[in-house]
Amino acid sequence: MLENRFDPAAVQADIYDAWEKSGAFACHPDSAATPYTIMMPPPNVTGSLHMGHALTFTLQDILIRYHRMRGRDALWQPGTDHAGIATQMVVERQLESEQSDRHKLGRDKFIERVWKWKAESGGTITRQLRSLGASPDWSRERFTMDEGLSAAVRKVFVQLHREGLIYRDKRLVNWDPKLHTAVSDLEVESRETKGSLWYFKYPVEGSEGEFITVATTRPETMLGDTGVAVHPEDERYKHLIGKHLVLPLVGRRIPIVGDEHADPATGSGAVKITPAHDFNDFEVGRRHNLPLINIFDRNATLNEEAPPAYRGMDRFAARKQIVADLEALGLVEKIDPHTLMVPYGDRSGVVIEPWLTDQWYVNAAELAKAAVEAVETGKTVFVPKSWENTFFEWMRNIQPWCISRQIWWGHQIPAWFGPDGAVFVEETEAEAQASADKHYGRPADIKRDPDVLDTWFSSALWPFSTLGWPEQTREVARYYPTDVLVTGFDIIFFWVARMMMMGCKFMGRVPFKTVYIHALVRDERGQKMSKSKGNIVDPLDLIARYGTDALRFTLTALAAQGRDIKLAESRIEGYRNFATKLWNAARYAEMNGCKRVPDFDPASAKLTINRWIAGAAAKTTLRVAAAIDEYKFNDAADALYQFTWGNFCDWYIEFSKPILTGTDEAAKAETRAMTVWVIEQVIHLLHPIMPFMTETLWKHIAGEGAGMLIAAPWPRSDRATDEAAITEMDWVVNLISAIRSARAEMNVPGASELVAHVTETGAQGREWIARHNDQIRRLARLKEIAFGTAPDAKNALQVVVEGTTVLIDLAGAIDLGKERARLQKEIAAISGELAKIAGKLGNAQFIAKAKPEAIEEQRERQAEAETALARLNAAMARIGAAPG
RNA sequence: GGGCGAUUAGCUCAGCGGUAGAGCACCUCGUUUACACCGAGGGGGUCGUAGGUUCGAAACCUUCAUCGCCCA
Repeated sequence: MLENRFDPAAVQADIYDAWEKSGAFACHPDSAATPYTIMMPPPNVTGSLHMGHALTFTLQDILIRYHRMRGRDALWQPGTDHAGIATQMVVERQLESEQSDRHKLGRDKFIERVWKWKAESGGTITRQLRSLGASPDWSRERFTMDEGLSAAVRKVFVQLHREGLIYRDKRLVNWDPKLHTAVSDLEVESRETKGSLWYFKYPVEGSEGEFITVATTRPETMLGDTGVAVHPEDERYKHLIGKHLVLPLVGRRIPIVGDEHADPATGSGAVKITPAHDFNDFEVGRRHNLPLINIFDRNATLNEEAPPAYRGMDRFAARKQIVADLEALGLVEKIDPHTLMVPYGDRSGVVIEPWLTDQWYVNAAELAKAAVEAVETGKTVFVPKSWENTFFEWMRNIQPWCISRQIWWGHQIPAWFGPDGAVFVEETEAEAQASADKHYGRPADIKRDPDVLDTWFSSALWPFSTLGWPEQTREVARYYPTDVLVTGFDIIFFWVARMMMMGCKFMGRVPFKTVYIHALVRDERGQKMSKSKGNIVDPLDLIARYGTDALRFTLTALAAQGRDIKLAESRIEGYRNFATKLWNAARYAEMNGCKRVPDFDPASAKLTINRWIAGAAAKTTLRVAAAIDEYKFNDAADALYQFTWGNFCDWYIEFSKPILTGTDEAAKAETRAMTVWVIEQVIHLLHPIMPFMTETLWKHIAGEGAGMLIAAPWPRSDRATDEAAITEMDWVVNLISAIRSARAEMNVPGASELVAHVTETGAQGREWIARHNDQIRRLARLKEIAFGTAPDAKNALQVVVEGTTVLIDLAGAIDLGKERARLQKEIAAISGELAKIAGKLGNAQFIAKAKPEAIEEQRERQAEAETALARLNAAMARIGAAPG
């Protein structure tokens, strides 16, 4: 016997183990089935499960479980990425606590330590994924630093270099002055900061007393100014273009250039240009051949390019000093308060400095062409489609991709430098040596580039490197291109776009046919969850309190396309209750001896209620499948919720009670079989969303020998529905609801069983009432349903449903005023509706232009409403009131 | 400043050309043997504003307002 509640904590771990041991997660490269492949976006190996993960992996797991049940050879490829900087920092912190550091250890020993850390602690997130119920093929788990994936990285790097698509360049990068490495845009967090806008006066050379005022948010960079830009059409400054200024404190002669970057409307209209320390200025400087003067060292303290007084100063100390010195010279015109966005390193927490360095770059603009074309021609489709615009926008403005990082943990760049700086890019040191020897004509001393590659470089290869590429494996041939990539929009550019580029380049085909972009999970007030705000909701905590299934169902129900998810805990509780509801329906079935009939055919059912529920179940099957196929996860959850609770539990089970306690053995047997069959359908359809509870119920219902639900086939969706049964049962439901409603409004105690007299109805109503007499009596709390005879209307409740009038004898005078008011309310509602319909049908334009079906529908509604209104007026007349 | 999105019941959200919906919260009633993590009934919305298109607009177009997010 089932307990009266599902206890997730008691069963989840065991079920998960059973799934995994059974091999249900594994793909079958040799099978004849069509593959269905999803590449799991590899979470950061240092990471732990957050709500965003919970959402994305729930949706992916739904897709995988669904297609697995549909008979596809499902491969959900799991793994983690090596998260260069994050992982290195974790291990460096360990060393720090041992009063050591990586430099003391040396590179090789340090890398050993990282691997040791990974072996001990790198599995956190994959363990947590298990408690989320995720069902990827763990036997194929990959890590971006695996040997195979590293070989792919080397091959790609060497080939792109040979084709000139990877090159070295001196450009500005996001420099982290604490970690001493370039970082990607993704690792830079812009924070709104209250600062100042300083207005400095730069004297015009050879024109005593004439100045140009420039505005800046970063005074310290003025030491590196090599020009001032004004808009070429700006009347205030036009005449000065081509002249020079004398840079205060430095004495350098710098030109005034005309450039549209200078916006006449902001600040003073003149902009100081510091090409070595600002991304925009870098471009302006390039257009006007301005020199690049780098005034910072790698710690962002001032170097020997600065005047001696400032050398060795920290950038922020220098800012104060420079402002003070310029004030002393009378060159500060004014200081306005100003709010600006300041870039911070998300790992180090320090202000990122645009800094001029030699780095390796990928010619992303070139690689982007094929990726853009693939989306334009529909080889890859974004869902929702609106994200394609974002994709195009980013791809059109793509900048060279800086791929080198000045850290140790990662794929060391396969480039070796000769004594004179010549570079030899090869997959192995031996090949590089041979290449160098040939180049120099003698054995040469070569040194490997110490830098490593951006983690995203290796994740860009994920859709094929995980399948064994560059080896020509059967997996590459079978599972590439993958079916769908599921991810949040925040990494369309960083990851999705780069996989597209690399996939098109090296595989000749797009890596995925569909990209499903889902929402971000926010807190219930719509705020992005962040540690600093302290509004993080921990999915593991929710799982502990409500169970995995409840969390998964909630995220699914809220995953409407194109909208962020504001997660309110009350929703989780509500869906946990939903799970309990279904659980108890199964318990009811069990208590009533409903046993599974293995080859039961729902189409063979004779009873209307059974034909009705079978039809509703079939419709639900179609709706759920259609919703998942269209990535409308919330619709799938909705359809299941409505059917399970609103149809099956609220009505069907109640209807079944008189049958199961009755004496008609054939009806009993059919109803028992149908009850279990419907539960069976529901748990199949619900399994992708709520895997644990459905698996538990399945085991209970189907028994040990039946195999697990995870491996069961998806229910057939080609079953015909009996529309006549649906019409009939809708009518019965309406009748019962109307009686209940009238009783409640008139405060008739539920305990009193009354006699109902059907005074007006058609042959059909008579037949339906006869057929469902037990059900109607039970649910409307009636002792008897009589035909023909009528009690005094003044002692009765008069209930009208379409063409049927029922008088419920209260065996005593009722509050006629109240009854009149109740009827009057119904009359008012129905009259209002009639007036609206009459308005439409009386409109010649409507008759002339509306679709025939729309007109017909209005006519039907009018006829129904008129009948009901006549019945209600008659009821009013019977209790001595003028018709409404 | 540019782009994208949102604005529907007290709250969280569906609906996206033809009768305004759900969950939670609220009110009334309920010891009917699946379930109080429940059941029955009920109240509550001029669908942000102003125009337009249409026989018909919450839905399509435009304006404005407010709020997010992304990019400068």
